[in-house]
Amino acid sequence: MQPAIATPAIAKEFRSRLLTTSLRFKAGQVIFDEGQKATRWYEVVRGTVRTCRFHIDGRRHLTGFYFSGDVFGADYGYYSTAAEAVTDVTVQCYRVGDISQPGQPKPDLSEAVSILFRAMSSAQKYLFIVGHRTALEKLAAFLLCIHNQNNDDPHLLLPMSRADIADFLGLTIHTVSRTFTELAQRGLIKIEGRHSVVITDKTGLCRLAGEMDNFTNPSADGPIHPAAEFCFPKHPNPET
Amino acid sequence: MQPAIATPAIAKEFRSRLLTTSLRFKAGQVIFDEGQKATRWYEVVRGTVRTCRFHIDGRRHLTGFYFSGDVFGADYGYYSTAAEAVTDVTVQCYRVGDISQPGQPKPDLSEAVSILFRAMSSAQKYLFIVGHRTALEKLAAFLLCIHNQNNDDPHLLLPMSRADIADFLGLTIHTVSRTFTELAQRGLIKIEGRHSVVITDKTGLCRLAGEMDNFTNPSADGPIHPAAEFCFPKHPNPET
DNA sequence: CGCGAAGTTGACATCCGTCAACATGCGTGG
DNA sequence: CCACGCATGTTGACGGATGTCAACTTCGCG
Repeated sequence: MQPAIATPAIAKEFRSRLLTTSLRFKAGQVIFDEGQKATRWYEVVRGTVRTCRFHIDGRRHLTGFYFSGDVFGADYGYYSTAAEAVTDVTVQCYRVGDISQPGQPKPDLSEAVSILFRAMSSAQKYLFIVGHRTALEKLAAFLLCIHNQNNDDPHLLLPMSRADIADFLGLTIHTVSRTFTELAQRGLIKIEGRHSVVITDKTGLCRLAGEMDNFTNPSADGPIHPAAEFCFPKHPNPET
Repeated sequence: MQPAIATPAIAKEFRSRLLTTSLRFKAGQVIFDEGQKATRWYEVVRGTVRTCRFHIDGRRHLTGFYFSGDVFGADYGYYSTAAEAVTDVTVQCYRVGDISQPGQPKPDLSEAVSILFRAMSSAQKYLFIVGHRTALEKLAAFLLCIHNQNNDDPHLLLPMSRADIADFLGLTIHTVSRTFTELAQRGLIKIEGRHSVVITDKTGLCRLAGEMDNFTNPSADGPIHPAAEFCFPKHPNPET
């Protein structure tokens, strides 16, 4: 798992330069719908938000959870997912028009770029979680992700339902439930109610999730271009 | 599946305002490593790139494929994945410093924002694919994604290996292989070699993938805030 | 022609989805 | 405060899908 994404200083500094609106939604309310024109993006101030799509057969598929400080709705053109409030939430709403309309006076876009970088990191993180093979691995990675977002507090609050977790991890609520109890039986977590879990063996969870524990590669600190630079193709490859 | 992400006009227009370097890598070469400082981001000019992470047990996990026009490496802080050339590739390399160093003269960041939006859309798309439950659904969604990126040409070039596809979808090469033949037996695709597939029944593939065929929601064209706006919490919820 | 890498296919075991039953928690109303 | 009902969550049995292991085939390259 990559380190928790702290709000970059630059974003705080320039926050006032983008026009924002503060909004509140009650638990379960829709913030925007799939297919709507993506005219705004959002930052969670308080509470939890989920993004989801629906298959034609009615099955739901969640593509992300967003907590305080996270960004969602940064889509190009049309929203590819809907966004719903998991709990009562307060969000800050940024207008896309502020950056894409050539005529308008432009605010400092450093903040926008910074926000989008954070959103990218979040999406990458989720891709890694969902890509795991077994239910144990997926749930372990999921819990570690929440853990990191909560400043490594072993007491986790899981505001979402089992169904939400299942639809996010590509499992059923039954498997999610069974896997929770198995993690508890293995002594990795302690379940303290529907929305509360304590991590009792973080190393064990990391091993299950297959993650290097807080590993970064400080030696390779970004040389100009690690490998060869201008190398000409020797044998043809199938490519576009 | 969301519509293919066309390169926005604004990006083309302002392309020259960001400093870029054009680089080439041979098939298999590493472009950047997981854990390196994320000092650059990249756009594929020609060829195919994959991003990947490794579990502690050595298993590989791909988080994305990037084709001509796609953006990768837009990470905050450190690269959360490595990037490797699937085929011989030409990439354009953007320096992060160009937008985050306050002292420097700032280029027009509209392009950067536009690029990041596209990268976000791509990540969302991949999340949707990997989140499917069965191997058939995953592979169907994957093929449709490639299909859309190729301007809906039914002839698909799959430059990556079966192992790449497996590590991306969270399956094994055996299951991927079996699923390919099953899709062919069902008459949905025609396999024309290791790196070439023809889609013979797009509707059937869409049904498998659970996607609304090119569905957008033009009626709901983004009202200010679909649901209630300022609503105060009635009952306490577990949240951060 | 021969070798190794990549891909395919089959047999079998395991994991997870399905179905069903039950337990728990929560809100409402008595 | 308790009774009730519904939504949510848990657990078990079973079958099907997928990982594992193994054998074979195909392809590309020397």
